[in-house]
Amino acid sequence: MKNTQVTIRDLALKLGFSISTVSRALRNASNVDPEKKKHVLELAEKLHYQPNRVAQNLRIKKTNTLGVVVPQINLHFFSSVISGIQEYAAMHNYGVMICQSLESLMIEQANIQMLVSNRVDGLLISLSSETNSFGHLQTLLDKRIPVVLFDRITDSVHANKVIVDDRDGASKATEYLVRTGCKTIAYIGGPEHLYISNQRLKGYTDALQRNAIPVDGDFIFHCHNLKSDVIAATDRLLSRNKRPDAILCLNDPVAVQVMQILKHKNIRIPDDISIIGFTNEPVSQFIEPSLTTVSQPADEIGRVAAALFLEQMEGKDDFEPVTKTLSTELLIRNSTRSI
Amino acid sequence: MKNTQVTIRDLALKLGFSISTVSRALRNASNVDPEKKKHVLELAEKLHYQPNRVAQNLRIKKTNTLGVVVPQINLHFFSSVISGIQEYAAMHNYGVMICQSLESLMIEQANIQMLVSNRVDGLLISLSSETNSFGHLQTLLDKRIPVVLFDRITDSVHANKVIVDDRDGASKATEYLVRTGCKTIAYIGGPEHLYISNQRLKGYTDALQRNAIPVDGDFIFHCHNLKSDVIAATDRLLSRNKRPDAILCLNDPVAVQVMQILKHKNIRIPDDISIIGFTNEPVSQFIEPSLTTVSQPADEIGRVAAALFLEQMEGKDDFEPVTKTLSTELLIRNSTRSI
DNA sequence: GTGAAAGCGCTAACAC
DNA sequence: GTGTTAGCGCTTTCAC
Repeated sequence: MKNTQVTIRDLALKLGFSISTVSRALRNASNVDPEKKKHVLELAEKLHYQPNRVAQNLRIKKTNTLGVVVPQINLHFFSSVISGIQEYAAMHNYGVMICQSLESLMIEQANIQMLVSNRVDGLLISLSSETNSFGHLQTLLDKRIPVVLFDRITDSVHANKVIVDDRDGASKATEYLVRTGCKTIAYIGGPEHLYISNQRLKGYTDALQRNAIPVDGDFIFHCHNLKSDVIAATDRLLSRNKRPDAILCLNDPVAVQVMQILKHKNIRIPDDISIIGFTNEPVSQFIEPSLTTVSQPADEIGRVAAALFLEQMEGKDDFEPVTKTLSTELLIRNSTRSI
Repeated sequence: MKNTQVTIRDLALKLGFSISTVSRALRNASNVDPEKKKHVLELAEKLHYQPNRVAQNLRIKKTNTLGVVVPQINLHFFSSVISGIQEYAAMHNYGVMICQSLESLMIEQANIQMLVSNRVDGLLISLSSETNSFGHLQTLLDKRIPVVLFDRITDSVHANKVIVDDRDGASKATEYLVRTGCKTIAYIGGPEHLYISNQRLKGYTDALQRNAIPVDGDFIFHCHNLKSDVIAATDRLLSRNKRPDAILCLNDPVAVQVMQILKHKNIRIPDDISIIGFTNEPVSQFIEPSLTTVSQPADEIGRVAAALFLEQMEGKDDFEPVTKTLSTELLIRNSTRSI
């Protein structure tokens, strides 16, 4: 960057005031001659003076910047969360630095290092699906850097968390399938260590047990790769003697994949097999048949995560992390039978 | 942030070396005893030393950070562009600060100010639909801050630009409609000052003229509000004696809205009216019927924009801005008739 | 090869 | 009310 930026010193020199007077005027401090203040502000305006936040940040040891790490920016769920964070942060005079881990633990670690080096005031993180060790998060807590985990969280770390009630959501979804007459309900989930996948699995078994339906491990799948493993799981399900009459899917993209396979094989949805997804991505309302799904308030997650960070920032030293659980809603559409 | 971060001074003190020696070791400088270097690196590792980039940035007057301003983060097109930017930037050791203007000129200006205050090394901007004055951009150029405009650009500013060949895309789309037998083709566009909308309009008229079809202003709409005005435009089109047999839409969201109105009125797509959108949002392939659309390489736009910035950054002082035009592709699906 | 010293642009005691 | 001064953490001359 060319050295063409005006500094506080330039203003002071031109006006014949001291640097501190200019600084005070600019920050609207109490003890400064209103007359001089006016001159300073006018000249600043005229010369397009922009305070150098890098210098300010160094001096006050605070950057008014939030670091965000998500697995992938261009997934609707995450971009909505980011949108919520950004909006809330902007309202409170914070900027946002964004990184994507691309589902890689190594990149996630590098992202966090980079953000810490830039001295962001706090980090809002949604873990990569690969993340099964948490030293990099513990290091942050040890340095007393505020951390808020959202959506893809872990129990292994003592930090603020924002999640949706996945267990309840999956339970409601499964319950609905039962009530529409489904007897053999499968679950296609994500990796075992993925918190949200587990919670959804728990909600699924909750509902089955509540309805005295045996939980059969043959109908439960843990997919590490959310493309190939999902296809394999679906094929396995369909090749059995006893086919399921409903499939609860980890999320909407998985559901969409499953639906495409079923359509390809001329299996009717929902007459032969009902499908339920998770998240309420835009896709879900436009696909044919439209997808019954458990909606998550993505923007709200972002706002709450940002709010939690701010609370911690402004709070006492004896901070105790909290976990906020937002509730889900079952959106009944046409990929499930009616009651 | 608590003052718990290790500094270069801490390392120097513990090791009994001077600050400059430690600094040299850390940056792998030439003139430093390999033995000492080793000690420094080991201690840095052990204490989780993270260089304070804020201080570095102030000193070297460079932040290795890119500012990005888009109308809305959680639109698939923009989140894909951002994803492309972020990926490319990360590869070249740059971070990314992201803002959304929410289609407001005022917020756009505030965003830019904030980014400049943070001394980002350059700005990648896609203009809000409200932006019809460009003083805030000119100020950046006057300060010699690298600017790359993408997608939502303007002719009024002498900066690097990345666009897709909207005119050609619209022309191809319109041509295709003609070849499938459509005679009365409408265009539902955005505000008059929106560059992309104009280009698409030009492509549309190009194709009509090429086919000796008169351009009729009654079938061309400029929508300022992309919800209410689109609904109004569609209603107007349908209430006429002479209905169109095809509608070219500004983008996929507009096309989806139009389709929903048509379906509601039991007008068949594409038998009665063909529809074409722009962008190839995920929605477009799942809606029923699937939407014929002009696809834009969103990630690529992001990568090219970031590359253009880097080029300018590393280039000579006698920099001349360029405009990169990426090509579009017509994706033929089921919202148009076959030839 | 190494240390002392200046300075990036700003804030905040501290003295007057 | 105002100016002088020190210093945030780092890089980079400049001597030695």
